[in-house]
Amino acid sequence: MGKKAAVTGKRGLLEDLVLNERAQLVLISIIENYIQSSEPIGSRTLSKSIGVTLSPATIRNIMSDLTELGFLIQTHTSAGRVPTDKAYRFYVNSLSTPSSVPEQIKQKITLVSTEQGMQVEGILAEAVHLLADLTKFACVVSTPKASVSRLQRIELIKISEDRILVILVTKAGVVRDKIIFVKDSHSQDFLNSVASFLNEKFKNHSMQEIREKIHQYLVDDRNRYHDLLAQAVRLGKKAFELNNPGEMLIDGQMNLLLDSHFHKQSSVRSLIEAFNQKSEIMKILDDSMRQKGVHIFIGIENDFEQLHGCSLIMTSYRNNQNVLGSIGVVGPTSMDYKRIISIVEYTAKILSETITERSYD
Amino acid sequence: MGKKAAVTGKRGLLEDLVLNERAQLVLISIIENYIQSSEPIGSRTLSKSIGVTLSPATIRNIMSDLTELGFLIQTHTSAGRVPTDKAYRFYVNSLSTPSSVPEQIKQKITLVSTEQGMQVEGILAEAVHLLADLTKFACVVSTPKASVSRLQRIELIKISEDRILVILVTKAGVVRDKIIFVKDSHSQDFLNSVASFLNEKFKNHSMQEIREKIHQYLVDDRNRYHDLLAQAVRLGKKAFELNNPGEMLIDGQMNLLLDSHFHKQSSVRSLIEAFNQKSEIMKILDDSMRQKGVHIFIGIENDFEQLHGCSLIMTSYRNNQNVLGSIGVVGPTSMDYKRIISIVEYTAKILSETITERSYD
DNA sequence: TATTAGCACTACCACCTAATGAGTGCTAAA
DNA sequence: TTTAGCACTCATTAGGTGGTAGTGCTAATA
Repeated sequence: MGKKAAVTGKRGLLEDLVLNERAQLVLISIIENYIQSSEPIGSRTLSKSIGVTLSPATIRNIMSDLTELGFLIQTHTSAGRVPTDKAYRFYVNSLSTPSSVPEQIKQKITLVSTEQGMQVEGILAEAVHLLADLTKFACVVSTPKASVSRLQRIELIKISEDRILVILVTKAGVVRDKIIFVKDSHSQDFLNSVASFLNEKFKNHSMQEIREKIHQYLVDDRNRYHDLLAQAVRLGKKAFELNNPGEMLIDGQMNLLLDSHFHKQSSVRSLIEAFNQKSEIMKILDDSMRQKGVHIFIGIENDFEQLHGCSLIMTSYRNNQNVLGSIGVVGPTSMDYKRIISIVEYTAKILSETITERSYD
Repeated sequence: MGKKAAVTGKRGLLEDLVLNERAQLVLISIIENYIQSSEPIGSRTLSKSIGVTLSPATIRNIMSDLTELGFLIQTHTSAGRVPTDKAYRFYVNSLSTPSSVPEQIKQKITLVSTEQGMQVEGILAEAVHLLADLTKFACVVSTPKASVSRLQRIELIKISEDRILVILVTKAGVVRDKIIFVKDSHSQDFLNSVASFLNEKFKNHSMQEIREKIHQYLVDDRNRYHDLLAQAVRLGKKAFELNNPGEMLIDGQMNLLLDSHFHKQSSVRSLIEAFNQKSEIMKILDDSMRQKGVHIFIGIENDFEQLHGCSLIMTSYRNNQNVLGSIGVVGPTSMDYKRIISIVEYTAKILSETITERSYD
């Protein structure tokens, strides 16, 4: 053991137990100080601000060990210490009880649901704007995935000889419209029959399922159906074809650029690139849809290189039945995790409630 | 005359004629140099780069007069001159023949229209993204105004006992959907009758007109109609009620923050505020819909204080029949007006063509 | 009379230097 | 095991320097 005696606990096997209580206290104290001040923390400063009485020298010893273990770094020899990604990960893991959202902020968040006529997209836009305003970071939200949405109603409307307007209403209350082009003209009556066939057959099924079933129809019984049915299936195929790749709303990107942590030219540039390349961020949002609870990516923990200087706090939102999409913030690794996590969580909760009210289940 | 003899022409009455030919040449030369280099222009530098042979001393005299007339300023005593808003206004006015867009850029812009299934909103998003990419500034586009859009088709779909989905298809090919809440339940058959009544009555009319007519019905003949008609008018009123305040897409905001002209903390902050407060930008877009051609606001010429450090280049886009909305860029006052104006103009032209193709006239 | 050369002056900039101070690591004493 | 003391490091700041790009003014010139 030797050197690390100062910080190593007896049962030093699990990652988080490598540090004894005092070392943990010091580390957490450094992190919280740094989150507040954004300036390297020195032993003297810390010995004053920390609760327990510990001389600067002792703290220096502990700090030295923490540095060796990779929790802290020094920007240069005579500077104070700055937490590493590893430190933030430790810190976040140690936050067992989620802190509650201040009443004042809760009130602001509740506002989302006021206007009655607002559509799901509008609600999402409001939520993400609110989040950006409260956190002062960049915030993203993904619109409900077409593939998991379940069908409430489909409608086919002839709008010209070769164009049919398809309206899909999902259980979540999302309305999607698209125009499909056809070679032969169909009467509106015919389209109505097709629509009611599709409605009857596929109501409550997810788009994914529907696509698969239609595919089956086409493969299994290529020539068996009479005309109407064959046409219905053919139109259905076009109507349910996935063509919107899933969208995403971003707000408050510019907040990041005011943040001192991103003032270096290089990191600004990579941030801009990151937000121009939405697909990568979309992936991260998708991933955090699949699991419950809040997802936290610290520094290089996310797979998107341009965002390695950031931390992401993501969580999903849902209605009664399904997880629909996810929402979260992108900020500096030194963000106030306690506060941000609770705000994201609460916002997602209110968002879910608001959307559930508008759902058809 | 005295002092200004060096620059004043004989017929010095009209604003632009205050400057004699040589002074104009010097001024324009300074402006174009500054647009390129973003650095204050000195007399020596200019005497080299300018076409005519003029000694630095002579140029100094002219510059001195131009400064006195408010076309130039000095950041400090021993620095070169920088053009003022007034100078840019003069410069822009002097650009009589719009410069043509390089073939290479034309090709990029033509790409907008490729994908067939794309909706109007998607086309707008692509156009504004493209514009941001080409200009490296922030770009905005307003979505087609509901009030000027003319009706192609309305559809009413019952989706639950108290909710009706309204689909409006406009001549411009824009599909708007909204949900209205009703007290009494209606059958789908009934809704179909109402819809076909509304279609027959109001096809080809602008939303604005339709709202007015419905209002008339309600006022004039409050009790004269039989049940269906009365209901139709009541539902129609709700359906055509203006509730989306007109949207706007922004792209490339972050480009501005890379621009050296906005590197001062203060101006970054005011830019961020500007883009958070979309309504003000919307006003400017609306204004430039009402007039033909390209609109240029230099520096404080726009009414929105947070954008007084910027210049705006705006123009409208349209389909066969109507002006639909406007598109433009927001950049530093020292932007390359020639280039940007032509790009905005050309993009709007292509955008108009693309949207016209999808219209129903 | 309009232009230009010459000159003194100004202010930024890049560079250096020295002083300051916050921080460290190490060692020896408590 | 903790702490006091000390030598050391290095970023930051302030002051000073020379160089440079610009100016305005004046007097000479075409």
